[in-house]
Amino acid sequence: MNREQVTIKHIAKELGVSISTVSRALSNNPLVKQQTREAIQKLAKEMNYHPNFTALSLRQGKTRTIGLLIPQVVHEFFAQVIRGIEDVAYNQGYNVLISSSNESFERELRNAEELLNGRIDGLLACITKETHTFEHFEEYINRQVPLVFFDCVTDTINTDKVVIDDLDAGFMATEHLIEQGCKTLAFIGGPKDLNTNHERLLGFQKALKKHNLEETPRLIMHGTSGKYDEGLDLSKGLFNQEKKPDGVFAATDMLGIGVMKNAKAAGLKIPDDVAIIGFSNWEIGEIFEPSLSTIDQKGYDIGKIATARLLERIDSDQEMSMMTEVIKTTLIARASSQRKTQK
Amino acid sequence: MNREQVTIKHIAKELGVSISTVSRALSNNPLVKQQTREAIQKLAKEMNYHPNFTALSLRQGKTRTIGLLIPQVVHEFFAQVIRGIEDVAYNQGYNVLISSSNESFERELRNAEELLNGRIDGLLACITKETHTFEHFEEYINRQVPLVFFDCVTDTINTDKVVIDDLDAGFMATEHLIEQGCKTLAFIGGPKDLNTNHERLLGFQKALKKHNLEETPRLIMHGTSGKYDEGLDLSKGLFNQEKKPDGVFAATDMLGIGVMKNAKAAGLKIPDDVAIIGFSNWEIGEIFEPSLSTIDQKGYDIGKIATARLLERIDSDQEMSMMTEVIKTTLIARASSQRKTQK
DNA sequence: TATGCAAATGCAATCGTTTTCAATCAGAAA
DNA sequence: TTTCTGATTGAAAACGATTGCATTTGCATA
Repeated sequence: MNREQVTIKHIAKELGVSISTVSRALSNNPLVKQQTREAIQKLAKEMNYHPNFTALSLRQGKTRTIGLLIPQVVHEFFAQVIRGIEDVAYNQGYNVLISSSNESFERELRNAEELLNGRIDGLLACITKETHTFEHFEEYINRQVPLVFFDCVTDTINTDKVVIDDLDAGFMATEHLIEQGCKTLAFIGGPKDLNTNHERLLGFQKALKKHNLEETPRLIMHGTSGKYDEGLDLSKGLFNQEKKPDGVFAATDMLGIGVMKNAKAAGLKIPDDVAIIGFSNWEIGEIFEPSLSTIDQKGYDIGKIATARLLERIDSDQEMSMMTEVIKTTLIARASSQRKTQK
Repeated sequence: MNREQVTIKHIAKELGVSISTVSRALSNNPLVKQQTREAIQKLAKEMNYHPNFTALSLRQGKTRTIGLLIPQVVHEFFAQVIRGIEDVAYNQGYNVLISSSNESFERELRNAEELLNGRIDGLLACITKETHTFEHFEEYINRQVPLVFFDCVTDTINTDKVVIDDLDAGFMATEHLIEQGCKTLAFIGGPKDLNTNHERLLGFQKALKKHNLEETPRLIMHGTSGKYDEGLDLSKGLFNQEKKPDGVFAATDMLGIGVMKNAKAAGLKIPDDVAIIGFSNWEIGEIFEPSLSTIDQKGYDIGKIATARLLERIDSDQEMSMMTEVIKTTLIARASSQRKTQK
């Protein structure tokens, strides 16, 4: 099909001037006689002229586009992150190119390679849980293409990072359960080797240690997806055994809701028989009955801060030192963990 | 910062050949002597050469990028759509540029304008509920930039569309309630002038008419967001009045859950005292207690089909006639509407 | 009328590719 | 040795914009 763009050439021809003059007139350069300038601008508007983005990018070596590499889009956390990114990018006139890896390392690899061809000015990335090698990101460093990691990061690559303190958050969640009087605590987690998940476990353990509570290996469980079904699965039978937990820290809200379902099915009262806290602050947790206590994972803030950092780096013409921004999470105590008799 | 790309010029200089030869060698053109070809390819690999995307786009007049204009990202439906889009686009080597309008018409306008500068080969768009003028899309038609609307569409613009049959779906949902024995039906909807919402209402009314049930204006309500809070709000007091409904069709799952909360709070049994059905098939509906009956809105399919259509149009060099694809929705009957005593 | 100066405009290079067309080269045939 | 042929290679235009520099123009002054 004949997709024809209006170019400055067309305008120039139409008015019998050179393309340089048109270019200058359109950028409001005072070197051009006002009369010509106005005529050109008028015609440009009439012809609905839009400067060709590709030509501009090539000429100026800037695309005003940032890439976003994420494992998933259908995920409340990432959706929040995207919103944060969009808000900052939009205000600074940047566009966002999304590449979702669908939790596949191979796809992440291909996407990362693909984006290294000068089509983006910088990259925001969150690695998949399958990712264990990082050469594809090293190339960004080598080429000095600004790169900011967020959420799931790696120490292997020396670049800017924006994360939450998962250990501290895990600690906070667990200590909250302990303060509510829980003595026998369970941890239901996501993928064992996912660093965020691991940190949450470390926080859990740290809290137990601090309060001199025993750590029961049997009560520490890991899944692979962190989803609802898995929560059901992992906690199946958990409440029918002899020494059942009276407090559960689930590393995601969806896991937590799965656990709550089983607890309710086992005839336990939440939070009195068992207190439960999740992680993420998804909308569902507030609506579910009982409402689920949780840790706010600050997706929107992460997106905003990571993007601001990336754009700063893109616009900077000096060497900038790398920094890791740790965002403070907050505890949201709801019905699933607050024992009214306490305190 | 000195972001230096490796170009064919560098390779040419290094090997003392012309850039034409390098270009040909890299595209495996047999015109180039095998020996030279191999040397060039080897060096290119060593230097980690990636062809400059921008230059390629300019030269070939194709960006292998499609634009996506949506009201929101943080929305299970749109997230599903994006996943469908990504899957198809990825397989055909296309990238996706996301522009979210955040439900603001002004932002939609600016984004649509912005994307008209040749940076995308085609556009997928879903209009906001604020959108009532469409000149910004007409420009796409004029320029022959392929455009596919999905979900929220307008008849004003003659282009490809991918939608579900909201009227039929609304009819199906309502008839299901009637089959379960409901006699007094309520409709809780989203924005009154949003066409999808309006169609769902028409379907509701059609079902009432078919089954000779009375339509109670008082029981037809509209909100603005379609969210949970609004569901709570709109249905507040609904179950305390004299003639309370024994069946509610909510135009979104979140509205439906709000309604369920109020029904439960009023001491009603779901589904026996009041049967409830939502719309969208969001994950929460399956988990909530009781689980929410709903209509599957087929976000993933919509994304896939719309993208396939767009790419077909982009790749076609002939005039193609416009078509509207209507995707069949399905009823998902769960606990909130199935009266076991029935049938 | 010639000169000078400032204002206005145009030329051409550039960004990194691809591709058409022309040029070069080697070896075979004359 | 010349000429021809096919195989290689290179030069240059093109994509659509910006911009440094050179050129043209108009007008006032000498």
